Amino acid sequence: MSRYDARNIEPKWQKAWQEAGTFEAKRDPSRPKYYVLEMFPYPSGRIHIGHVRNYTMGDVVARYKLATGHNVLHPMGFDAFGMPAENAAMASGGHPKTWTYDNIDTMVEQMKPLGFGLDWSRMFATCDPEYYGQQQAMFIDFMEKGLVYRKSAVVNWDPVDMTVLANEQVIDGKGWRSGAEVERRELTQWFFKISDFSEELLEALDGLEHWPEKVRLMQANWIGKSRGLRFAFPPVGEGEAIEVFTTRPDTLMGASFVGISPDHPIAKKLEAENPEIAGFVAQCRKGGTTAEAIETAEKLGMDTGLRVTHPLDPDWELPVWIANFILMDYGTGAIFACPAHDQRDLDFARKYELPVIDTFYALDDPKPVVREAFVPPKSEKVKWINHFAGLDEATGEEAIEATIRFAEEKGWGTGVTQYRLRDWGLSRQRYWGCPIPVVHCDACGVVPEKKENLPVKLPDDVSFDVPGNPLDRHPTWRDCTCPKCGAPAKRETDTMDTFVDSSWYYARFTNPHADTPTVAEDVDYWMNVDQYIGGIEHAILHLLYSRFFARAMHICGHLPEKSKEPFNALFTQGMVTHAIYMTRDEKGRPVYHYPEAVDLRDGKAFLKESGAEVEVIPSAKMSKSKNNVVDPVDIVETYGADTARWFVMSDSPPERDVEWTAAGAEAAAKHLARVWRLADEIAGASGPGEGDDDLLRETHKTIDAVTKGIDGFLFNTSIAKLYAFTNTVQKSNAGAEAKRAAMRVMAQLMAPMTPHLAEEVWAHLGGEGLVANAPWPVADPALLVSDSLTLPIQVNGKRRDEITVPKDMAKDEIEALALATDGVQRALDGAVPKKVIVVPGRIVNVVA
RNA sequence: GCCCGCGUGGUGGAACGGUAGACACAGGGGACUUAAAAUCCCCAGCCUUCGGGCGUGCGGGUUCGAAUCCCGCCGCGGGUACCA
Repeated sequence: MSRYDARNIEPKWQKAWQEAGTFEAKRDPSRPKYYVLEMFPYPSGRIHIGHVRNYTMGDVVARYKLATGHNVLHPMGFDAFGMPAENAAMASGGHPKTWTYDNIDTMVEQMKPLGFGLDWSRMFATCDPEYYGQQQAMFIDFMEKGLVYRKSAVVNWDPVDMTVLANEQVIDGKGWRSGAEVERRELTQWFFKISDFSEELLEALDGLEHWPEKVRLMQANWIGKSRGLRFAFPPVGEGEAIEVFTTRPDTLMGASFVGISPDHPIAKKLEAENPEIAGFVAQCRKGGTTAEAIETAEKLGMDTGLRVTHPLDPDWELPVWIANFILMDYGTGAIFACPAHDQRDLDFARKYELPVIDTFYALDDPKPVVREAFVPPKSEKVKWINHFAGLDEATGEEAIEATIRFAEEKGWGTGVTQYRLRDWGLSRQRYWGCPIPVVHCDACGVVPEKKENLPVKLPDDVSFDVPGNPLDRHPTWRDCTCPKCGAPAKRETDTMDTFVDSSWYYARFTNPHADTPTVAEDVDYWMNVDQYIGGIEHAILHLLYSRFFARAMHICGHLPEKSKEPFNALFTQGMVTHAIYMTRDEKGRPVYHYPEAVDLRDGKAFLKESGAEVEVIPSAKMSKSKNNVVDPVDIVETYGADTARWFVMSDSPPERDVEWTAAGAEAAAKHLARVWRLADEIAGASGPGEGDDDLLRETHKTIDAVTKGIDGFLFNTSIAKLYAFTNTVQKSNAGAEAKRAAMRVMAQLMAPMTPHLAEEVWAHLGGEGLVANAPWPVADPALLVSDSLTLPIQVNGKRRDEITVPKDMAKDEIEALALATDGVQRALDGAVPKKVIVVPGRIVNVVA
């Protein structure tokens, strides 16, 4: 008997696939194409077990589709621009470029032994000038189509380092390096007009049938369509009217004050005139730019002294407050507050002793608001108090529409549809990104670079010893001539958000080295991505930006109409987690231990070195600082790629997090060894046996279940079925030929998950050619049904007995049999059943 | 704060609204072995007076029947527009 030696066998089959060109994708209109794509990795330096899981899922799909006769495109690349490379350069003095390309080399080297069926000839990194040059060309196309503009927007400003910070570099409102209190500062920045597509991006979500409902919901909420009223509060005396947008115009009679953003033009004007207001506004600008920081900050306000009048009552004066929770980006940057029906407004009103005016009560409980705002669902009927449009009992929805109609008829307001989605700010004041290909000319203004001058390449001679953007302080890089008038001019030094890079890479894979962004024949053939796989953390930004980008590319002729939604199906997978092993030092500080340093016995953990007991924190996100990272390279060296692949596909459902355990990996390795032993034994067997038909039946049931599992992204259930099938084959007394046939099917069904072992078993049992190319087995429906079935019998929903009956027995016969069972008789205890429910093929429930 | 998920034995998990716990890990027992490893076989949610009772984070509800649907909580995770 031969032992299965993954270390020798795996490279052998990898070479065989390479020589046969099994995974090289070539256009072939005679075959249906299938494009499977996993979100490409950031080149952090080493692959992570989470990558292994992600790419194994894609590979299972790719190999399965290949076996079902598809022409499969399954590419890989790197999302290679971004901050970590600059941080590494700052920390250790290297260059982002060498750091990034070295990391890519390492990661490719680590990925290849895993045996993914990838077309490596299509690999690229987004920091390749060949790629970002095409991105620059598209940026210029977008400019021509009016999809790009500049405007002022706020950034996190570190007043000590004099630099812009990313949100993650702001910790508790302070700069991560300087520790200085961060402030929000305005800067002129580049924007994509994604807001022009708000309605379209929202509506098209309905067509994304093969996307998870939760992702579509998140995107819909993010786009945030709302109907409301836009109107102005006229000023008292001199001054300007204040235009507001509200989604609850029906509560206008409950208005207590008008609030404006600290960035509102009126606030800015007052800031310039009034030192007290200037101080307050400065206070409001403290802290980072995130919605979280703004919304969880203490609510602050200041009375400006300005007064406006209520649009329905010229004698009713309302104060104008500046409030830190009002965003200039949404609506008009000004609101009216109705404390009785909005908790935030109520908290603010109580704090600053502003009036609280009820506008409606609950039908059954007409009590005034005290400490909790009354905010019923808009679909619920309420009792209105003195409503100006004459409402008595009506829902919020009805009242809102009635109010809008009323305002429009009287001419003091307009019903408008508002979206929360903001334009995409793509400017980054950083080096390691795609340069924005424009030139600033004193005479001509902002001018796009000529396409023949692309790519605008990043200079290599830069330093990271001081904070700020190295492009800004480069001695010569900025110098250029104006593409329009030829006069000396300066290059733009902002680079693009890395989300731009990842918004079109899927299209570039269809012809990665073309000298245009895409080539029509290739995108026509390969697009769309049939199955996209990646983390749920990308549910909103990356996926929404990609959807926008595909539309913009279509407008510029780089993608066909059908690719406006580029991802036909989306699957979001969970993370791989690992226990943290922790002890404490003499000062009580945590000390983290590597899994290799820990022994597990009797459900407890001990340090190998000292025998000291270790605290186990289960299911933690893998993190280098916690020493709970398992390296796929070690796993592959110890057990082989198939074991790693089998493990990450087993046990946990793919969309959920999976905990990596050494015991689980060991178990996977044992199972694969067992499959090999079984195959080896069967290969040498001969002669007839008993139960060939039963084995065939089980084989087809397994084909059916495994196929359904793969189709439905329930790989863990496919694997459970394959475990069960191994048990079945092992226990079967069927003849040698029947067992060999069963085992060849086993090889085929396992091939997507454990391709190397599958090839070896296939070859050993006389399979023809590569199992990778063998047509996927098809279950015979006739072999899936049994002649008889077992029905559980419930009494009042509790299982009391069961009966085994022919599969087509009549309902009344089943009912009679069920009532006669001991279990039912005992449970009924002489009572007469009121009703008997027979669900054919499922269950019988006796209601007593 | 807001939006979206998730929560089932000691553990990972399975279960078209229809027998809760498939399949595995850890555990217990046995076979083989001088012994061990490896392998193979068997047992196994909890409680029980052996009739049964209780069980899918907690509390309600809908239903003949709820892990699954609805409402309200609790806990954990993801996102929150400059992490990718």
